[in-house]
Amino acid sequence: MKNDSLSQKNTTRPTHHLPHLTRNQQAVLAVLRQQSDALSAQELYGVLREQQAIGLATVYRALETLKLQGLVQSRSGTNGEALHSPIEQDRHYLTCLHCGQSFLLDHCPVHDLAVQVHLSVPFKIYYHTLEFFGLCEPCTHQRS
Amino acid sequence: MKNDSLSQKNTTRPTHHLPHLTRNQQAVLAVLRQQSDALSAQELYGVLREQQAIGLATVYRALETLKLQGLVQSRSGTNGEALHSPIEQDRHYLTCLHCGQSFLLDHCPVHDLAVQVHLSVPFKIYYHTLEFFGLCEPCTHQRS
DNA sequence: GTTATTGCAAACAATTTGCACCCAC
DNA sequence: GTGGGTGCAAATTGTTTGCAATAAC
Repeated sequence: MKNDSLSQKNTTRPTHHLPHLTRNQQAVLAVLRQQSDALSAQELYGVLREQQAIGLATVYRALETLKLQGLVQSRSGTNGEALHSPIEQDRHYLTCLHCGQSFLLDHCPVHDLAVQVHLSVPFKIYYHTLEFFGLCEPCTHQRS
Repeated sequence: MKNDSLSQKNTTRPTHHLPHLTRNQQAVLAVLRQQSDALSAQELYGVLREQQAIGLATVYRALETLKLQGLVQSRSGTNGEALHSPIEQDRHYLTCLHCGQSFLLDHCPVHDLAVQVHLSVPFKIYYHTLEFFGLCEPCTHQRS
């Protein structure tokens, strides 16, 4: 989804980004923050509609907005769907290629290294994703 | 880019079973290896069918097998489709949240760090994914 | 009043699956 | 001959989009 709106100009100047989240967007963010684990959009939708009336499309659109604001990050689960979590959780996982189970890393290696990212281009980093793949203990043995 | 074959990679190759790849699986892997960039399954399919007769489903199935073997890794592109690349390419990207463009990192930070991943569980790591998200230079200015 | 957001449902697109055929061993 | 791999097409499913109603400012 490329953005070719170069000709479009905003009359209002957003010199400092104030998120300005709508109620629904805030609700989405709130649910993500109170969850201990990453949620798929559909799961999120399920939780939200217990609290209020909301449409699935709105959830997706809210997630898109939140990602653009750098407030939410996503990783893709083994089954193809995207899993979303608030970025302040610098969480990373080890995922087993065999059984698909994920194990939470108790420490983020990248966080340490003061982000010495050598860039060929200027870039403002909001957050990062990091995931390790391999085999968990049980699966190393009973390999099909 | 330089070849640092002296330093040991933190990524472990699968030591169990021989790959035993079928012709098609090998073809898929070969194409991925000769590509400079990650490919979606559909792109892969397009390239492959120029060389030989193959079905789309086979491409997907081959990718699944190769991932299970620890030979191929996938990241999800901004538009939702999965992008696949051979794991020996320790490539990582910066992706702009605004325009969706990806920039190749010229160096893997995780690769350096002797990867003392403190695990709460025993786990055999094959490879990792790492991706940074934020705003590219142009998009930092024309922020919506 | 003007503009952005929402909800619904239809539309999309990537991926998966059922099943018959075929190849490798 | 048996079992797995393959291809095709249909079926699934996560996600996006068009548009009218609605809420925000």
